[in-house]
Amino acid sequence: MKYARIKGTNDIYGEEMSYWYMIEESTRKIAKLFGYSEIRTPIIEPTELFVRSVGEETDIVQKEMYTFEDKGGRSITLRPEGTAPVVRAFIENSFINKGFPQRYFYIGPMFRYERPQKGRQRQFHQVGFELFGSESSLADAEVIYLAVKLLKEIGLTKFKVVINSIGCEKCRPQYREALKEYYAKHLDEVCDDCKRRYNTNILRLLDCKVDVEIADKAPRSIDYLCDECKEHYNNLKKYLKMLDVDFEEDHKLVRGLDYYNRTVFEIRHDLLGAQSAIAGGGRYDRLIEMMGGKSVSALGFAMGMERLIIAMKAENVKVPPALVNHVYIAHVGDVIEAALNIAEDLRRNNITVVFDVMERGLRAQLKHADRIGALLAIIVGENELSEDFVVVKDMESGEDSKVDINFVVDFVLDKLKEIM
RNA sequence: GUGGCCAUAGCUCAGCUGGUAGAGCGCCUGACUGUGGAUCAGGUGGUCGUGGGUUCGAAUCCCACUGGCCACCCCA
Repeated sequence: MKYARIKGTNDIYGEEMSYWYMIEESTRKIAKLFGYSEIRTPIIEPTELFVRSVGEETDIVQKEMYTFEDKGGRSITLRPEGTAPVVRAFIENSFINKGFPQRYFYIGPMFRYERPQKGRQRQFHQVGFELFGSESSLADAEVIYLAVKLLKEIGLTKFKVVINSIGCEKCRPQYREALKEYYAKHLDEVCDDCKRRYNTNILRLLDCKVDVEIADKAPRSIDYLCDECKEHYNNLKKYLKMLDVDFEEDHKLVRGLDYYNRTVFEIRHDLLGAQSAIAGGGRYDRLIEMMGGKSVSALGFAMGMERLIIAMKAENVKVPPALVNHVYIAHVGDVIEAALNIAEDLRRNNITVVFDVMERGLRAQLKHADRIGALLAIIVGENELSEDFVVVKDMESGEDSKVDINFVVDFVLDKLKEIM
C-alpha cells in the first residue's frame, strides 16, 4: 500500500453516508425549529485561543492538540473543540451588538491527537449548539431539551441525561477546599492517577473509575452551592420536568474543560462501550469575558457524530438511503440525442437519472443499472425510436412497458409513485 | 503516553509441529452479437503490513517499527 490514511482518520462513503445525512439533516431541522442559525468557523485557529479557553492544564491542551507553525512563524492549531472558535467569532465580529439572546449551531470536524479506540478518532465530527446572553435556567433547560429532541429525531431511545451543578467562582472555592480536605485523608488509598490529579485538577478525582467508593462518599458540589447557584439549579430541574425531560443527577459529574460553571450535563448511551458519552456540555458564563469580550452568560453542548452513528447501529435505527437512482437510461445505436433529451426532461422533474457513458452493449448497461440499484431502466433503441416509443423496465419485477416518447415523464412519475 | 489482542488476494478467512501460498465471495469474459439478478465454464488477482534476525530453507519462530481493534488516561 503506497499511501494510507493518517492514523485515527476515516474515509466516509457509500452506505455509511446515509447515517451522516440523517444526523446532518436532523440537526438542521431541529436547529430551525428552535431558531438556531448555523455558524462556520475556520478549522485552524491561533493556538493561544484553545490554551486560554480550554485550559492550560487540561489534557486537550497538554497533549492532544495538532499544533504547527505556519510559514510566517505563527503557532496554529487544528481545532480540538467547537466552543472556543464560536466564542472567538462572537467577540471578533461584535455579535454583542445584535442583542440577546443569540443562538448558533455548527457541524464539522475536530482534531485531537489521541490513541484511537471505539468511538474515538483523531479526526472526529461534532454538531454543537451555543446560546449566548441568558443567565436564566430557561436557557439551560432549552439546550438540554433540544439535545434530547435531536437524539430522538435521529432515532435514538436508549440514552440518559445526566446533570449536575459545579457552582460559580463564588462558591466553587469552598467546595474545592472541602474536596481537598476529604481527599487529604484518603490520599494514601487512592490510585496514582488520583494522586496526580489531587494537585492538578481536584474535581476530576470524582470520576475516577478505580476509587469509586471513595468518590461516592466525597463531598457533593450541590451541597456547597451559593444561594444563586442553588436557585439556578433547582429552576433547571423544575423546567426539565415541565418539558418532560427525564434526567438523573450525578454529583460526580464534572467536566474536563476548564471553562464550565454551574450547569454541566452529559448524555450517555448504554450500548456504546467505554466511550459512552454521546453529548456533553454546560454553562460557561465567564468564558467570553476571559477571552477579551464583555461579560456575557452563555452555554452550549456538542455531540460526537461518530458516537451517534455507533449508537444508531446498536439500536438498529433504519436510515433512508443517501442516494436513490430512480432511472437508468440505456441507449443502443444512433439514438444519443433522443436519449439525452429524455434524460433532461426527467431531471427537470427532479428525477435522478443515470445516463450510460460507457457506450457498452445493452446487457452490460442493464447489469450496471442493476448494480446501482436503479428502480427503472429506460431503453432507447433504434427500432423503438423509429416508431416513437421507448421501453421502460421495472427493475424489480423485470416487466417491460412500451411508452410513447411524448409521455415518458408522466409514465415514469406515475411508476415511481407506485413503487417507492 | 501505557497495556492486551491482531495484520495472508478488493472482501471474509484457511495455511497442522518451518519445506517456498489456497478457498469462498467479488471482479472481467463467454454460453446469451438489443434485456440485469440465477446457473455453468474460463480468467483476473497476493513484494504473506515494513525492516531485521535465527535457519540449508520463514506466511509460520524471535526482535523492532508501522497500522488496526479494544481498554487505560481523557473526552464528543
